[in-house]
Amino acid sequence: MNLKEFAGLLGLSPTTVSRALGGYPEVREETRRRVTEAAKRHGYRPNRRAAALASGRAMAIGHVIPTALNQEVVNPVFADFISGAGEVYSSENYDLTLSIVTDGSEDRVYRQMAQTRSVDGVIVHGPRIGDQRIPLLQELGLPFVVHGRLPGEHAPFNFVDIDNIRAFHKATDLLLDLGHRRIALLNGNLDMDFACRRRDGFASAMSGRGVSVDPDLLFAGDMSETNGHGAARRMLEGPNPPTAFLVSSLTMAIGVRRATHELGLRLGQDVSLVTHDDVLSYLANGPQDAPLFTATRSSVRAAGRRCAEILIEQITRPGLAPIQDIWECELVIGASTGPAPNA
Amino acid sequence: MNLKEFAGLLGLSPTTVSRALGGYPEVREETRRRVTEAAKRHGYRPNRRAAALASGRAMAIGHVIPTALNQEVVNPVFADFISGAGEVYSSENYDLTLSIVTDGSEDRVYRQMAQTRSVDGVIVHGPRIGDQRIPLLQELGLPFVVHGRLPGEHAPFNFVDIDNIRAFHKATDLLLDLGHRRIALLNGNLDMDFACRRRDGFASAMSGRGVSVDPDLLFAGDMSETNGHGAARRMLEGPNPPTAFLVSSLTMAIGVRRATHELGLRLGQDVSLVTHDDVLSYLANGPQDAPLFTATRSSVRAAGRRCAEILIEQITRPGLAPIQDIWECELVIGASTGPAPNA
DNA sequence: TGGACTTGTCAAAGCGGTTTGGAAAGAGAA
DNA sequence: TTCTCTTTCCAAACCGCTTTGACAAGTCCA
Repeated sequence: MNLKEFAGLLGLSPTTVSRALGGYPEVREETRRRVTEAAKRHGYRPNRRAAALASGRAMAIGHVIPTALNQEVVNPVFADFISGAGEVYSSENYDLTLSIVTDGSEDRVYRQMAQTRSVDGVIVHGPRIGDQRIPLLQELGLPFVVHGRLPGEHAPFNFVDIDNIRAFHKATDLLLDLGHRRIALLNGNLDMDFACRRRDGFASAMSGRGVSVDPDLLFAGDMSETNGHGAARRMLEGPNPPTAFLVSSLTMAIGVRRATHELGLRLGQDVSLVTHDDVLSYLANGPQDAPLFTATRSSVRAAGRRCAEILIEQITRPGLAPIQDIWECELVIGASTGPAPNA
Repeated sequence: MNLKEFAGLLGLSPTTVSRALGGYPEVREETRRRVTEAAKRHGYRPNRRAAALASGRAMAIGHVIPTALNQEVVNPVFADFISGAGEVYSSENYDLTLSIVTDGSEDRVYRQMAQTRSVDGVIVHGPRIGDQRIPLLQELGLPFVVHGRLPGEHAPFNFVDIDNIRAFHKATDLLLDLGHRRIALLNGNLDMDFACRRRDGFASAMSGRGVSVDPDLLFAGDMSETNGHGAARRMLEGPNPPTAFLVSSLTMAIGVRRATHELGLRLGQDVSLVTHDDVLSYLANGPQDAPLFTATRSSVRAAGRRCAEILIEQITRPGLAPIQDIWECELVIGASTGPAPNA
């Protein structure tokens, strides 16, 4: 059923029907009621593509997920983020188009999106230091929201991020307060902005107490279980092992736990661990009331929701000043931290 | 730049340009070359929506992800699956539109997709026993491929699935061969087809050796770390603990591992464990050469790729017989299995 | 040389909406 | 009564592409 047929059914012109459905003021209230009701009864819905073509609004948001060519790690955080965003989209009647793109060819995708106006805006995932995508999107004039941000505080674009510096500063303080001095940092790749900030938060907390950072206790790389395990194992078996770990993801923390178990060490007693927890739906940090790991916590699903809201806001009201949300992480105390062994 | 302008630039009619770009045979090879080259140089790309509208093909595939209303667990498998499918889509020039839908309101989404023809086909994720989506899609005449399948072998629809029965039969046999008799099964929710099949494979292997299944050693539920831990812990502390676990996901297996460690048991010695491994990119089963867990293995990313291929095949060649792929799982021996303690 | 076939190109009619620029009808004012 | 506004609706022009049917030019064969 198309508009013309449906309008014929009602004895109205397509124009009037379109306006009634679109909420325009030029139709009588009674007419509108008649139209919307008939639409429901006959199951009429305007064709998305036709509407998009005619109006210029795509009613769609693009998510571009970069994936490394070599060993494609899809950021697991992504599933939760997108499900948060998806809630907003469906309630606002936007579609979500997803592109999986191998690193580097993102340009092409963005350009195409902008050119064919196939989306009204995009979400930028996993921003990297010196990320080319952001200037590109600005140049293209395509509204966007970044999940995360870039170094240098005040670039004028929308983003939602957590206060990584503060979170890791607080986490480090916690460990320092417990008497730990040899603290290892297992971080994400340092070409990611969040990893740099976490490192900075860690470093400033350490130097704030006059404790030096041992470069041997720093790891930066893919935040996989295997890497967490490998790094922890190496450090713990080294000549001067850490008494505590500060870890950037729960997955990695699980690897650390494996390493400590293999070496007969007990978490929270022999070795302490604080991790960041994205509150992924399928990888809970233990039961609600008794967190497994002490953790800095912020829901990535909530971030997804917020990003979506901001983007739609920016799309519907062009010219709005950039919205920059920086969220505080909660610090939850779990079973993985305790006083330093020889404190 | 639109088609008319671009065609004007070349001194050709829009028709010819469209045909040249579309690969139709009615244009001279030289003309086609001239057109494609100019398109590249000027960065001309046909507007997707306009093309879709005119041709009736949406050039888009829909993925509908159900998410439970209560505590929305987004299947973590999904990220990898979709990245596999995404590869195919981008190489075949299809878009991927994603809908996150709360359980139950899927009908509406599918109907809308069919009605507005906003996608050419859909992928069905996480089929449940008696899933209403499949008859609905058949009724709507929308091409679809199911990742997984339904009970009752030969329903005529496309699917890609692993041979769950065989995989878990083999895994059980392995444990039985090692002398285990008290084997626990930690499974997914039994309203999922794959969980039933795995249970059947397990049960038939057990009864094939005359070993009875203890209902106290059966768990079925969300395949989370927490559930794996809880179930294992409960069973291991019970009066008649299992000597081996057969587990439906790596995440859950990690929970089991935690439980065994807490109780001072060593995996592969005091307790054995075989898990299914979806080869998720961010949750590797240890290093390549030394798997952590003994596992039945099948890449969900590969499944995503294959589903996408099949769907596109069905879309471009309507009337094709249903394609039903059933994949054999590999059984990889890791460090988590060993002879039964008192064997 | 002329008719039948190809081949390469084009004009124009959609696809299913939105939106602009009226027009008819009714209300109020002069 | 006539004129000017509103209000409510409509006809028609797009949006940018695909595709059908027609046509000119070229090829082949009789």
